[in-house]
Formats: sequence, C-alpha cells, structure tokens
Amino acid sequence: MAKSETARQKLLPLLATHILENGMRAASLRPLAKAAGTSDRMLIYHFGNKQQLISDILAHIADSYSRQLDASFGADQVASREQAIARVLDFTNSEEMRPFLALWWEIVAGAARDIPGYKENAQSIMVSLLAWFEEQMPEGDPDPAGGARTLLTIIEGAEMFKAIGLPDIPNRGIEAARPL
Amino acid sequence: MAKSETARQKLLPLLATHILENGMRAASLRPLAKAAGTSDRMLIYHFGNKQQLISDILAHIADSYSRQLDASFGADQVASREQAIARVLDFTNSEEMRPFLALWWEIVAGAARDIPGYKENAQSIMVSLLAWFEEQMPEGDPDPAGGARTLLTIIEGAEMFKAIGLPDIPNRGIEAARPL
DNA sequence: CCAATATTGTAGCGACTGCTACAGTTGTAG
DNA sequence: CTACAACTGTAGCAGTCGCTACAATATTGG
Repeated sequence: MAKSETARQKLLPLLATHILENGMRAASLRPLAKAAGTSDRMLIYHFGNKQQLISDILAHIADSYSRQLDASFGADQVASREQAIARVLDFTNSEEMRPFLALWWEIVAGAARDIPGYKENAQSIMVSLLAWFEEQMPEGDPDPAGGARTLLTIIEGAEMFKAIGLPDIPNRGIEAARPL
Repeated sequence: MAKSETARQKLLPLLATHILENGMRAASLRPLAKAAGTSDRMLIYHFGNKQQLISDILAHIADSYSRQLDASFGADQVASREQAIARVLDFTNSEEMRPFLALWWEIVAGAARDIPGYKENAQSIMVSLLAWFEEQMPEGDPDPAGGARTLLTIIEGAEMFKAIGLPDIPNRGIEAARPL
C-alpha cells in the first residue's frame, strides 16, 4: 500500500496544520487532501487507510511538539517547583500552543473512548512530557521524578479549566495549595 | 418548533443513556432516535434542530449527574484534604462513573474547540461540582473555597491520566505532593 | 360534531463519508 | 527502446448526515 516515505513526509506538515487548526471534526479525507494540495485518492494511496493516516498525523504532531518544547525552553534552571509550574502554565498561554491544546483534549477524549491509536498517542505524549519535565525540576529537588508527576497532574488540571473558560479556578487554587 | 415539554422529558433519559454509552461520535439523529424508540423526524420536531437536541441532552445529563453526586455521598465529614481527594478519586473509579467521565472529556474537547453550547455546559458542571466540593471540605478547613479549587484541579489532572491509561502517574505524584 | 391544532409516518433531497475500479501517465532499470 | 513499477486523475459506489415537504392521523376546544 504505502509506497514513498518521502511523499508522506512532505504531506504530513500540511495535514498536521489542518488538523491543528480545524480539529478532528474536520479530519475527513477530502478537506485534508485539499489542505495538503492533493486528493483523497492519493491520501489513501500513501497511507493505506484513514485510520493509519490519522495515526501518522498525530504521531507527527506529537513529535514536532516535543521538539518545540526543547527549543522553547533554555537550559536555565528553575528555583522552585512553584516556579516550574508557573513557567509551564505561562508557556501554554502562548498563542502558538492554543491549537495543540485544543487537539490534546480531542486526543484525551478519543483515548477515554478507546478509539484505536488515541491512547497510545496520548501516553507517548505524556511520557515524553514527564521525562522533559523531570529535567526541568529545580536543582537539588529531593524527588524530581515524583515532582514531575505531581506538577504535571496539577498543570493538566489547570489546563482543563483553561480549556473550558474558567482559567481563574486553578490559579487561586494553586496559591492556596501550600498547606494542601 | 418544540412543542410538548412532557414528550421531551420522556425522551431525554433514553437519549442521555445512548450518548453516555456510545459517545458524541454516535450522537447522530437516526441512532439517537432508534435508542429513544422514535424517529429522526420526531427528534427534530420536538427539539427544533440537532444543536438544541444535543444541548438539551447534555444539560439533562449534567443535572442528573449532580443529583447523583449528592445521593452517593452521605453527610459524613472528612478529616483532611488528602482524604477528600482520595474519596472522590475512589468514587470516580466506580463503574457507574465511567460513561460520564468518557463523555466529560468529549465535552472538554468541544469546549476547547468553541463548539456552541459545550463551554457553557462544561462550566455549569464544574461550578456545581466546585460548590459541592466546598461543602465536602474537612471541618475547620481554613479556606474551603480555595481548597475546593485546588483539590478539583488536582483531581481533574488525575482523571485525565486515568482516561489515557496512565492511572499511576498522579497516584504516586499526589503522595509526593506534600512538600510541593 | 366539527374545526383547528398537535403529532406522526413516508419518502426523499443534497451534501458528505471512506474507499475503489479503471484508465491512464510518468519514471526508471535492463 | 521496452518492460515494469510507481504514481495520479476521473468517476462513482454504497452508506450516512441533518433536515424537510407532504400527507395522514390523533387530539382537543367550541
């Protein structure tokens, strides 16, 4: 089925952009093909079927996103866990992250519904994010791995509230979290 | 358009069940009608159009879910914030909550994509959940409202990890959260 | 009872879905 | 040059989508 690797590599960025901007609702063959300057006929030819196509696009997005993470953050150390959270939450407020976050919740929803491929994709994103986060932990942190898990849990909760238009709920909550 | 209120009230539970079990992907007129023992023709007749239909079903689910919350938890006090988190996370592990949680992430995804009605629905669910949670805070808690916000943020993060099949990430993270 | 109103079934429209059959054209290896 | 593989456009299939026109029945108020 799928023949040329290079052909797919040329299509994937355009396909990814379309999905990031328009969501999984608009991820049907003909609109995707149009966005990539080709035809539904050719998408099936190159990727075999739609499920493989979507899976490849999501993997491509996850990959380029994880590389963007490394590029956006310098190696400058952070002083505390609070500062690490604040920095990440600030970063996710940037306009360039919006499309990815919108897609992220669609991936989570697909994973929760056991749609084939979604759970694997979501896990791979979170695992690499955890690894990256562990390195961002403040120097001398007693438990960087545990801290990364804790902070990422809080961040994801905060991102959910942002996604539904209640960004202030976690903000003030986190401040009050000190005594837990 | 929409005529009989009682007709809608009879249909909504059946429609809600179908959406809870099969997700928004399967929320098209003909399958919904079949699940409710009627026809697509009649769904449009009673609800006007599909958007209103979905909106009404989601509101009905949110309503019955919030009533289920009050019923499932007795008035027995909790000793600490940790215990409050543990109790809620335990409750959401129950089989009866699974369909609602799967639907919840679809609502979050819709809200993040600004699909009409989703953000309002998600907010109304979280606001009532926050109010309920505030009452569940341990007696003598210095800041029940802030605590509710904090704990709900953590819980939602933990639920996301459960949804994508990584339930152990937050568990161990929360334990390490004491020092934050 | 009769007229107005509420409810329902049948059939279908035009658009879209993933995908494929067929017929080419293009590029390349011998 | 020729044979073979890689690629691509056109057209269409069978199914689903939200929704509606039309006609019929059921119910209810005068």
